[in-house]
Amino acid sequence: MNLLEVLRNRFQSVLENKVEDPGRYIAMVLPAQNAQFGDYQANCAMPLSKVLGKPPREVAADLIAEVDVSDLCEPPEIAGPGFINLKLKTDLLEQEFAKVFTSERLGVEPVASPEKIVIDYSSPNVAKPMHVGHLRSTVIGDALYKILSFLGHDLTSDNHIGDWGTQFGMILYGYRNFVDQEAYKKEPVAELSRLYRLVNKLSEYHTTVEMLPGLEWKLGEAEQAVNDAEAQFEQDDKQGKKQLKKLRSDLESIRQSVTKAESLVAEIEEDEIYGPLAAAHPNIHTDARLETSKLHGGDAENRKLWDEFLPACLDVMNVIYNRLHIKFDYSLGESFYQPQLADVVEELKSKGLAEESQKAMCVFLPDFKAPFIVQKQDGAFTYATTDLATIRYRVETLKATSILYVVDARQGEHFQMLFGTARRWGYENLNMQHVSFGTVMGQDGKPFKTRSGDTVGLGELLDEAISRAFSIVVANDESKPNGPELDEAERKQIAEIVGLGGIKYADLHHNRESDYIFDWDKMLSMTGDTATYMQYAYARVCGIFRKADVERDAIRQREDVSIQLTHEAERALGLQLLRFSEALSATAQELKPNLLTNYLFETANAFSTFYDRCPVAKENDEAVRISRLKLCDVTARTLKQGLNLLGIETSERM
RNA sequence: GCACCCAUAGCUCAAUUGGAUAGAGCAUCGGUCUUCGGAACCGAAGGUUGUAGGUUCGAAUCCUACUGGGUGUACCA
Repeated sequence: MNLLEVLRNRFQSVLENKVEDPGRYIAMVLPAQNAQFGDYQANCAMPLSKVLGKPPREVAADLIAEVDVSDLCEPPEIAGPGFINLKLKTDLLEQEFAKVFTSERLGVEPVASPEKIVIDYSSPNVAKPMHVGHLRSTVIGDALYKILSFLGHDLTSDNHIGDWGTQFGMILYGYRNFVDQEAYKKEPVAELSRLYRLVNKLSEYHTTVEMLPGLEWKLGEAEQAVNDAEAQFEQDDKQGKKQLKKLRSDLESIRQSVTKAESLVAEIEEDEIYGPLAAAHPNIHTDARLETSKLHGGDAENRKLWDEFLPACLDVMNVIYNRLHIKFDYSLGESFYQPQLADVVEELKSKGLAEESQKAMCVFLPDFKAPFIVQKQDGAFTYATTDLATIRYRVETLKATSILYVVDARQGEHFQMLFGTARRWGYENLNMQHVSFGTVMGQDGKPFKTRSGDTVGLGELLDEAISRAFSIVVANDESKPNGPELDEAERKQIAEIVGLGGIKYADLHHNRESDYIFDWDKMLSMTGDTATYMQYAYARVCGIFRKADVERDAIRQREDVSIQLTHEAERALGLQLLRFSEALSATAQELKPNLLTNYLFETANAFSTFYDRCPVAKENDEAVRISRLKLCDVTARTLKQGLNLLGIETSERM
C-alpha cells in the first residue's frame, strides 16, 4: 500500500464536495517536512480559506471533522496558520509492515495503466571514445529503464548510436590517407580514433586559417568601438558605463578567440608532423565531407569500409557496456534509418510542413526563428530527419505510447523543435520527453572537452574505481575482529561491485538537471552519502543473520510472531521501509533517480540508527528478537531491490 | 542581437514543485568505543538562498529590474 495515496484518497472524497478542482488541494497532502510535525501533513487549509471564505484554521477544523482517517492516524492536529499534522497509528504501521514482509514486491503495486515506453539513452558516437557525458546518459537511462519496468510499464531500451554522420567521413578520409596498417591490425578502433582526431585537427586548422582574417578585422572593429566609447564616456551616465562594459567584454572574448585561433595555427604549422600534412591536404574539410556523402550515396568502396569499421567500433563499446552490466533491447543506430529518410522528407513536404528555404528543406515552427532543417543544400539529410524517422519507427513498429530521451541539456532546443514537428506531423498523442541532464564539468568548472581527445577514457575510469575499491576492501577485511574472511576472488568481486556502484551513484544522486563537477575523490569516496554506505548497511544486515546463524527463510515462516515497532528507532525504520512505493512513484513521476537515492540513503541511515540502538541477535526476548529480525530482513530486501533498480549491486559480505 | 539555463553553508549538492526553524555529505570541532561488522552512531559550529523591489496568510521556488556565469542560435550530432 502506498500510504500517501491512501491518505490522499481520504482527503479527495471530502474535497470533491467542497471545490471544483480538488486535484491541487489533494496534492498538498505530503510527507511531513519535519518529523516533529508527525508523519504526513495536509497543507490545503490555507489556500482553501480564500475559496471557502473562512479562516484557515476553521477550514482545517472542518476538514479534520469530515475526513475519516481514524483507522489510519492518531487524531490530527492543527498547527500554525492551518497545517494539519497527521501521525500514523503504530499498529497500522505494524499491520502494513506485515503485508510488506510477505510481499515479493515489497508492497509496491504495479501501475494501473501501463505504458509502452521507448527509452533512448547512451547514444555514443562510434568515432569518438566514450566519455563521462555518455556515462551520465547511460547510467541515468539504465536506472529509469529498471525503475519504470519494476513499476509495471512495458519498456524498450534503444541505443541510438551515431554511426552515420560527418565523423565517419573523417575516418574514411583518414583511413584513405593516413592509416598505419600495423596499428590498425593490432588495435583497429584505437587507430580509427587516432585518424578521426587527426583529420579533425587538420580540418580545424584550415577552417581556422580561413576564419582568421575575419576575426582579426572584428578585433579591430571592437577595439575601435571601445576607444570611441571611452572617449565619449566622460560625462555619460550609467547607461554609457554599462555599454562600455559590454563592449569591453565583447572585445575580450574576440581577443580570446583570436589568440586561440593563432595558437592553434602556430601549433600545427610548427609541428614537424602536422605542418606538412596540413599543407598537403588543403581541402581536407570538404573532402572529408565528400566521403560522408559518398557513403550516404551508396558508394561501394566506402560502404565496404564502413561495414568493416563498424563491428570493431561496436565491440569496443560493448566492452564498456558489459563492464557496466548494461544491456539494450535494441541498438538501432542512425544508419538503420537511412533508407527511410527520403520518404520522411517527402511526407513532410506533402503535408505542407517542409518547404524550401535557401536551398535547404526546412520546417518552420511558430516559436522558433531558426528552421528545423531536414535536408541540407547538398541533399544530405540531417539528424533532425533521422530523429523524425526514429519517432515514426518507434510508434509504428515498436508501438510506443511514450518516448524518453536521456540526452544532454544542450540539445534542449533541438528536442523542442523535434517534438513540435512530430506533433504537427501527426504524433500529437505521443508522449515525448527530453529527460535532460546537465553538463559534467572538470575541476576548473568548465565543461569537459571532447574534441581535443584528452578526456578520461571510460575504461580507465572503471579500472581506477575498482582498484581504489580493492584496497579499501582489503584494508577492511584485514581489520575484522576475527581475522580476514574473504579470499582473493571474493575481494576482487566485491571491489568491482563497490567501485562500479560508486561511479554510478555519483551520477545518480545529483539532480540530473544540474551541472556537476566531476571529482575522482568524491566519486570513489567510501563514506557519507555514497553507494558504499548502503552496500555496507546491506552487508551488515546479512552479517546479523549469518553470525546469529538464522536463516532468513526461517524468519519468514514465523507468522506466530507479529512485528512490533515500540522503540523510536524501530518505528522510524518501519515507516521508512513502508515508503518504498512512495519513493518509486515520485522517482518515476519526475524521472529523477536522485529521489530514489535520497530514499535509500535515508533508509540506510534509519537502519544504522536502529542498529546502534536496538540489539537484534543479542536480544533475549524472543518475540522482540524475531520482530527485529523481520525488520532487518525487509531492510536488506529494500536496499538490495532499490540499489538494483539503480544498476548497483550488493554483496552479503564486504 | 535573440532564446534558454544557473547562482543556496568553506567545498560538492538537496529541498517532495508556493509551506512551518532552508537540509545532507565532505572538511572542522567534540562525544560514543572490551563493536549483534567502527566503511558506524550521537552532537556542535557553519546561511541576509547573487542584489533590489514586487505578488500573498507564506517565496530559494512566481513576477520585474540589475549583477555575475553558462549554453544554444541555417545546413555537426
